[in-house]
Amino acid sequence: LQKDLKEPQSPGESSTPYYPWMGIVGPNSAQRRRGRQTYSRYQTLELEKEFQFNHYLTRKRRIEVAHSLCLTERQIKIWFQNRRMKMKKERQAIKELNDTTPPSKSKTGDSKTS
Amino acid sequence: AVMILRSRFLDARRKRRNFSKQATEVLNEYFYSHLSNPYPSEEAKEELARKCNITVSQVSNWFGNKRIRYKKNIGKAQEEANLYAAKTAAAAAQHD
DNA sequence: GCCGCCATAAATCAC
DNA sequence: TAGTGATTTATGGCG
Repeated sequence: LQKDLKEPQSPGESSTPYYPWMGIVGPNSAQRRRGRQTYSRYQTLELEKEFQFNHYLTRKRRIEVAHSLCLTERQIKIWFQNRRMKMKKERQAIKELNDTTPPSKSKTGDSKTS
Repeated sequence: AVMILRSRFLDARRKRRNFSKQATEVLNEYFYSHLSNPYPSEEAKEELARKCNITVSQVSNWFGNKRIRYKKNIGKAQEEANLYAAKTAAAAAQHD
């Protein structure tokens, strides 16, 4: 694997050269000033209930949920996407745990939901 | 209702521990020696995870946090950057 | 063409 | 209580 050895700008300059990934002009740049809404306990709870019922939403159901929770269809869609990713991550975490922890022999198919 | 209780015990934020000094050292060394593009490949993440004795997920979290927090600190002290910059410069000089 | 997966950003949480 | 690892909203690319 290669390492950086070049300074793209300000060769003799003091420290902290900067690179494209850092974005144009640090913290207060106009690009990507995403705000993030934190959902209420009620909204999260309802979404979670819906997810337990089924992990994928039909368009029709998505509209209903969106209206009942005062969120947009897009937000609902994204929430379910993120929730599926979370589930995947939890599953692989459990798998790694059973994998790294050898002295098990009783039950391999233990549960996680209920 | 049930899930509220579940999250009380399952949420990893509640049992947070800092990484070992050696692990942090390894991660920082990678970060500052790849400052132009601090996005390790999946393979690189796996190797770092092994070296640090943490999970790949934790490596991803670390780089995500590091990139954002590094950006927010550009223009401030950032002595850590100087430290590792000097270190990699010294290492580079050896191969030269 | 829309939709889900994925890596990631940025904000926020929890300790 | 600032620091830090993890989680939650949100984007964009790609298949």
